[in-house]
Amino acid sequence: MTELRADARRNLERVLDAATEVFAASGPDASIDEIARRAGVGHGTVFRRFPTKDDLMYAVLERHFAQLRAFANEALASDDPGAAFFDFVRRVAELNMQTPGLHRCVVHCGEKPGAADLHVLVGKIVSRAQRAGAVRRDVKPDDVQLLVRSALIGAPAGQWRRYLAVVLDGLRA
Amino acid sequence: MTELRADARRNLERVLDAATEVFAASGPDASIDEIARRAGVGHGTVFRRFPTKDDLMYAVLERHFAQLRAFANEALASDDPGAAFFDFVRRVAELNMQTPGLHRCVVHCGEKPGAADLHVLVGKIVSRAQRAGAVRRDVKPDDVQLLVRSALIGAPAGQWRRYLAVVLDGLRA
DNA sequence: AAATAACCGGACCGCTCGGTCCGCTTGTGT
DNA sequence: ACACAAGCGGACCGAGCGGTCCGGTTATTT
Repeated sequence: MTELRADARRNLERVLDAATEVFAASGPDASIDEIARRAGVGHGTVFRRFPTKDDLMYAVLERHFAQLRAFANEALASDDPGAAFFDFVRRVAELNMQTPGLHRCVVHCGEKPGAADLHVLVGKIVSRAQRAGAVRRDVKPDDVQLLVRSALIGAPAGQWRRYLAVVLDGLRA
Repeated sequence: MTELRADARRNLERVLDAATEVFAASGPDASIDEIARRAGVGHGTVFRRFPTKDDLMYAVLERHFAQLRAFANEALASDDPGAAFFDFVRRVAELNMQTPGLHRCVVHCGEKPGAADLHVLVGKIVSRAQRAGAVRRDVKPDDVQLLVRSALIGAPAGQWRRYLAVVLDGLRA
């Protein structure tokens, strides 16, 4: 049994979708009213399901992390650790550049949600690539994430691929 | 003649100093009230000299840019373009890491103040280093600024030097 | 010392935001 | 069809913000 009435469930999904769009576009400063409007509900409805703005943001990020976990697992399935690493980073970058605001959301709430296992996966990808001699040894998985993220945040409109290339070159062994 | 009463001039400087501290600590979201409190004046006094929060921020950034210009001129005086470039970047990084919030202030107001001439200076430093074969040719001066800035913003507490090293390696020819 | 203009600070305004609450609506089980 | 709970949305609240304004204060000039 669903514990949730049919219309409620529908509204909840609309809210989550709207929140994803709005947070992705405007970052953590997006207002609940904007999200509610976009979802076609009153903002009271939003607060009933997510007592706090941060709760809503966590829910959105949880979806995002799920996507990233999928990428990570595919990378681990490859048998060329070096190429897998660089491809993984590029795919993550691509995804993130379609949702620039989520970066700042992740920063806003200090990785609170289930980022731990994602962290583990990235750790494996990085150390595999390091053992294969494709990546310099003095960086940790967090470093990779932060460096890449930073380059993407800082890059102007169409230039992020070039910036990423510079950082990736810096990461090579 | 000073155009400004003695006490007014004193207060103006206190405000500018306080604003520099507060913006450097909290970025563009710092409140005028906080600055006024720290300067020991009413916030009306702040608004009289700087009709807008942005005006105050420009004034603070103008000082900051002056400092950067000084660094740039020293770099241009050196006769080892490559070393001058990397030293310049490191000094800028050092200064910026002491005032993390100013980064975001620069982003907030799109380089409005007299950043143009600073831009020219950095351009010279970069192209000199490129001609000397120390820096890859496919980056422009803006790229250097943004890449470095990004790495610094993204770096966790004590790690920014390592991050900078990665980016600088990525910039080498 | 008196006159004047510059200057000060804080009360005040309007706005936006996150969050609460309650009277009305609507889906659901019988 | 009916009754009841689950759900809804918007009025409402308080806090914090940038910015305005004015009655009182203080530096300056003669």
